[in-house]
Amino acid sequence: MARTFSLRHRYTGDGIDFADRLNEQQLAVATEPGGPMLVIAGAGTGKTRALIYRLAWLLDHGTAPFAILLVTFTNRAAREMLHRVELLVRQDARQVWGGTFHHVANRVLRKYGARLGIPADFTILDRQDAADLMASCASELPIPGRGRRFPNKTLLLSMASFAANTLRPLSDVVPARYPVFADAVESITEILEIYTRRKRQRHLLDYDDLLTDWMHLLEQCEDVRSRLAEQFVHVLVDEYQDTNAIQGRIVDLLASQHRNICVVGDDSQSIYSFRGAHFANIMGFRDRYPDVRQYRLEINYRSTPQILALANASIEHNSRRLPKQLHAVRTSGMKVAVVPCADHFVQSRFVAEYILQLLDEGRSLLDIAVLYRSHWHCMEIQMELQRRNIPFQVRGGLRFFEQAHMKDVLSFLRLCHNPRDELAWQRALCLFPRIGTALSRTIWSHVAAALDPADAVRRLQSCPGLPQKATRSCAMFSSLVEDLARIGAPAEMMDKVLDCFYDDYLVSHYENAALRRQDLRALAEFAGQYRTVEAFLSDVALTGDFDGETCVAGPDEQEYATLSTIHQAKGLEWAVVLIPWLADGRFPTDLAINTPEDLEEERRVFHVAVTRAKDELYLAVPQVWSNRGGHRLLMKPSRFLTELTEADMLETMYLDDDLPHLTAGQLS
DNA sequence: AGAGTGGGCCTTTTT
DNA sequence: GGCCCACTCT
Repeated sequence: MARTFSLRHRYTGDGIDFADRLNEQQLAVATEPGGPMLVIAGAGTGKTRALIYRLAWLLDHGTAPFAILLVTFTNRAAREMLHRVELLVRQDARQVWGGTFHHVANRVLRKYGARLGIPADFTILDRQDAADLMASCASELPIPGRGRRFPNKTLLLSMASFAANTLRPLSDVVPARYPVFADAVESITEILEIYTRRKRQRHLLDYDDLLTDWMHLLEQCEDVRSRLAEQFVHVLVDEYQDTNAIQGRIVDLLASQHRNICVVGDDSQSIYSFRGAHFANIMGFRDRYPDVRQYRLEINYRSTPQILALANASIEHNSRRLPKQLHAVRTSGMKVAVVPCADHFVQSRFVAEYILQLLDEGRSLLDIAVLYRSHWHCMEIQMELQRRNIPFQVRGGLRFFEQAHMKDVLSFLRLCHNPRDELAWQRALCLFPRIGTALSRTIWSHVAAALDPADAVRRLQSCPGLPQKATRSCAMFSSLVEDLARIGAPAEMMDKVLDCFYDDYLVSHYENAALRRQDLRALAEFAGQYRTVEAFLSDVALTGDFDGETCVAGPDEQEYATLSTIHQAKGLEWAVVLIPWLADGRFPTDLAINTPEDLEEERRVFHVAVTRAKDELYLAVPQVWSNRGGHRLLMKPSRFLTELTEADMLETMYLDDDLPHLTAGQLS
């Protein structure tokens, strides 16, 4: 049981009446002067509010903004929180260090990385780039034993990433997590060594390097550590349950001087173990900080009692968790509905038609979300919504900056900023006619030693062995790169690439050239905020998507329903939530039911999904699945539903004749 | 030889 | 829709 809460710090200064705007526990969190703090905050209990008021309180009580570090799960969360803080304290909060671990790492390493031999002009690899580089490293090794199973590039990257994030050696991670490849661990290690070397040579850092190098910097450079630990008088970490070993270590090092560390999280919402996250950090916090003050936020302001009853009852089935109950403030609501659907086509039609019905009842599309376990679960639903002209926005899946046309154009900026960036050179070169992978590799080998773009172009022009057919392309490429290097401002460079040839390339290579051009012009517009290519590229690599005030990728409509993976819906809420695919094998996915740990995480994902809903919750259960070959397979309802024994917790909603069965003939 | 294209296969979650 | 491989065309 948590300690009793006194109002020792009740603050009623002329600015903000903290006691009036927060409940007892939130107030205690906001006004604790310092020291280690652990805040266990269930879904919808106003933890963001507590954090915002804590920030406001700190600033109000004389803490300098640059002495505060606020680590959040997304950059957008940090931006929004600091914006709300500014409205409260009416002072500039922009100097607060806020953002994701990776974002702050980028900032720190640009400044101090040289101490570890990291060049200040490094380029950040996103997942695809890292995978491509990994593939090229793997191809340098002879193919190990014919017919033997060997991990592909994505899997290799996952292994490396998991090892890095959990601070465990590969020789330990592979047998434990990928037993199929246990006997290949030597080849795997060798490939990863090549990969690491290649990144160093090319001035490239992947996501894991940002964290690893940051930690090494703090561990190995005493002066840098004491400087940063001195600077950050207060360290606040949101979503602490989703931090991993390396992030936990970084936080501890940063807080080592002042020990004013406030971590906020909910073990029941820990859903990133595949990224090495483990709520061991939360569980072990008390051991690392014996003098910790612990707080518990359990009063839920978001959802109806019916929704919370379901959320509580479901998570009870997990054995490893901190005991906690969500208590409803709201007093009434509708029952949670289970909707059996003949198959997933009917399920899609139910979702679409029900959204129309909600609109008739006066709901706004902005109040409605469809949340699912895996991206591909929303394919049919998207088609169905499109057919009925229901505007929607999809979160997740292929992200804005990850689309091919984005990466094509960005590769030109990348090779100008960092001429050692092999991936960028190859991607850019291959866009020109008569230049493919083989020729681009030849060219790269002549350009690799260049120190700057102009030097690279000189080398390219004197490159021996260029086929006659490719000379025109090479000349075009050279003059474009020369021009770009001269321009230097990211937005104008993008325009130049588009004008010079990429607009034409789009038309001849894509059906939807106009749409893609629109995207690119929007990206150029966005680039206008940045003075340097470096700052622009870093943000692109670390953001993955436009969001918030820069939402240009979304639909033109003012109102739209939201389709999102549950992971991407974390921290958000909607009045009405529909969750499709509640069938065993889909949710929980059959990839995550082999160990009790996996299944418990899967149940936490369900918990997150359910607790996004404020008023109404619908769980669709397809009973038959028609696979590609037209075979119809029976599906069992999700165990997350059948395990709920309380009889009247759920209400079955039967679809009537407005949704006639589709016959197999109509499926194709 | 190497560039470009078409078909078959699979689909967890992400900074 | 993405990825990989094999095939064809130059």
